[in-house]
Amino acid sequence: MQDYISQLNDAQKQPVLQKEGPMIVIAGAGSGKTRVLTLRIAYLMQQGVDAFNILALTFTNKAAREMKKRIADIVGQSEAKNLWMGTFHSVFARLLRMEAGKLGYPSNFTIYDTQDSQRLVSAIIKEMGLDKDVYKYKQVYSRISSLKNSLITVRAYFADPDLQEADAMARRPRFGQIYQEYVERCFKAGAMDFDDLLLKTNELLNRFPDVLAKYQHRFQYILVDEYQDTNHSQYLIVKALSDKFQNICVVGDDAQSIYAFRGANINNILNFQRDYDDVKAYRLEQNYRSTKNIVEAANSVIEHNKTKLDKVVWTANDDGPKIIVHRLMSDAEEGRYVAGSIFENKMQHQLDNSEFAILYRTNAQSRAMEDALRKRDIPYRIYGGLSFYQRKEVKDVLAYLRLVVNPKDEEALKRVINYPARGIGATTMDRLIVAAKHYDRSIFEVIENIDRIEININGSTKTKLRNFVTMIKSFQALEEEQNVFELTEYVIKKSALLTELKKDGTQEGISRIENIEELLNGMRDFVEGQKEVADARGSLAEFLEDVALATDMDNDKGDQNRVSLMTIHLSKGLEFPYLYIVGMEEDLFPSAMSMNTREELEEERRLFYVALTRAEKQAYLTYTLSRYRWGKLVDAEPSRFITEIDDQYLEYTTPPDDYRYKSALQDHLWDEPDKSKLRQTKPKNGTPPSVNQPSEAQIRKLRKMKPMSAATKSTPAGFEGNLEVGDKVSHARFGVGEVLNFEGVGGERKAEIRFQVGGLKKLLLRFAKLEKVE
DNA sequence: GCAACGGTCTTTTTT
DNA sequence: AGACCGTTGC
Repeated sequence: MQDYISQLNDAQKQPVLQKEGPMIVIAGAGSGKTRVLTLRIAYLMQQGVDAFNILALTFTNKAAREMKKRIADIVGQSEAKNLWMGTFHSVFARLLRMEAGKLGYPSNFTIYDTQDSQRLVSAIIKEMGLDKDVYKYKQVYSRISSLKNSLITVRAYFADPDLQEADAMARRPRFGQIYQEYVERCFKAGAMDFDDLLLKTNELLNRFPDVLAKYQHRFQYILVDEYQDTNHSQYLIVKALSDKFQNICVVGDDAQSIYAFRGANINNILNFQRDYDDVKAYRLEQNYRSTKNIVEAANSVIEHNKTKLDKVVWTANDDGPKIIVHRLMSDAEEGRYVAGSIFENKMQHQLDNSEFAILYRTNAQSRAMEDALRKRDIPYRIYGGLSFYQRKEVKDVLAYLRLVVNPKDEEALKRVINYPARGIGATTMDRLIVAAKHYDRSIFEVIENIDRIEININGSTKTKLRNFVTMIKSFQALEEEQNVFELTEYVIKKSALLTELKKDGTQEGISRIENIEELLNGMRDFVEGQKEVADARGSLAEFLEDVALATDMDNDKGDQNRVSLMTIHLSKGLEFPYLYIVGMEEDLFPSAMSMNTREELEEERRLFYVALTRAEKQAYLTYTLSRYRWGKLVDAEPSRFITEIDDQYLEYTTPPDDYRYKSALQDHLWDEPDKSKLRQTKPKNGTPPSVNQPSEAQIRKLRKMKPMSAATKSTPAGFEGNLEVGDKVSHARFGVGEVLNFEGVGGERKAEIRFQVGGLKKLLLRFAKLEKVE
């Protein structure tokens, strides 16, 4: 333990060694904050604090898992296992399961994901006969969500005339009724949505002083990571739990607060010192991650924000190369440039794919990157977007399983009661919903009692309904004796889901079946993993909870040596030697939807700060002059954020204009043979395609433009002498080696060389600066 | 009850 | 451009 601590710098040591009392650690990007958290927990345990008394809240499950592993390395696996560690949502879901009864929920409550919630809102709007163009279900859901995150319950809503008036002004006077119906329906379905996991925890702690006392006593030491991204609901939970012992340690960086759009409140971190007495504040300002160029470039960007804590991030690392700024004609060309640059860097510096990342503002931008990487045969992995568990076919299987655990789960039931088709149509469903409302029961209970109630459903349909219930009950019986994997195999056969999918022989159909196989594989792993976990509740219910709260980051399977593609939001906390930030354009980044207020723009800027500080060695910024958005070619101009970086840290490498023009034409010719798109770019009078009028910012940039650097010229610069098999060569990094073989021609020609130190390498001759040795 | 068609919305980010 | 939803016609 002492060894670990002695490796820390002075600033890092203090928060690790302070055992008691409230403290805040303002940790700049790359300043070793995870290490501090890890060692602090390990140190507490070494000082005799029981792992059961420590609660650590992280931003992702992956972060929790990795931290737990590192702690286990220090204090041992058996002790580390007992830590309460995870995201707010997963920790409090677990706690709520133990206390669900007090709130009138079953302990096997379902967790509705965003899609379930939105579907329910949509159904309610329809049932109430409201105009769907006025009551847009996504907007209504998002309002419900933000009310819940501010702890405004239905009752509180109706007690506040201002809130109701706001909805009336927005031409949605019935919003309150929708909210009420939504909450009741969730409750009746035995379901909590994401926001409920926090809201109900607050309710539990407020309404039951004995429960609060129990958990205050249990969690004597509380640590919160990424505190700048907590919302009000989370803030109150932490405040309540830490109130007794006040051993609360929060860690974060106000400059990296990027989740205000979902209710995160940057004031939580800015005002922490007012919330507790005798707060010790620490600052981690030395960056160990990035080159001086990157650190200082990022500093020069964040300097433009008004709202921030006083903090100066610095590094003792080398200057490193400048940040490369490159302009392209189109999104397709941007993809090609990035893929080509990755390829060249890989060859020149002998790098793994996993050392590269491509970051973008919106998921839609991934496509152009994917296409280009695929053409270059560069393996990649996309994070985020539609996650595996959100795919339709996977959700369908999960819906059956959810019904097994909780038959009252309305959204799961609606999903599968007629899929595969069983002759239970919309009319029947409508009648069931009306009956459920009338008897104040769940739909499943109504079907169970279909013979005992008054309902306008004909005999043959009733039989179909009875069969469905019988089937689900037979699955439930099986769940007692079989594990998740076995049960699911049985379910997809018996429900005829598999048969249904097999009917579709198309490529998509086949890949759907593959996804279900993948799901089964995941279940097998889960079952295996369960055997090792101490407190495993072992069940299908637990699997479903894991899945409901899993993020795309949590799946790390298969070949790890891939280029990472993700949104900037998802990249928080990660680092990559070579980083490409693409789509640096006005209206895209900063997003057109986030430029209305100073606050929004500052959040976008923090987002850019987060993006830049992911880079360790080399960062690239690219922007285009036109790109496809909403299926149309749209002009673009460079992002203001490029200009906000101090010029001394940048290098412009954009090719000369003639290349630009030619390439633009080719781009749209080759991409779209039917020419329908070409017409949009080609004026009628036969003049060349219009190149946008450069903006002022652009002109300023253009003036500073340098000629292409040597590395990006198409003429190879490296060794091309007459090497032969058997020659001895020397390489700057790998030393002396022997040429074994050649492959490829021209600029792609590679030599296979066995180095005395580095082993076997394939080097591209035009980059590898080889020298022949005698 | 089902397939085919057409209109709308999307692309800001997610536990 | 593509996904998704709802309506229409059988």
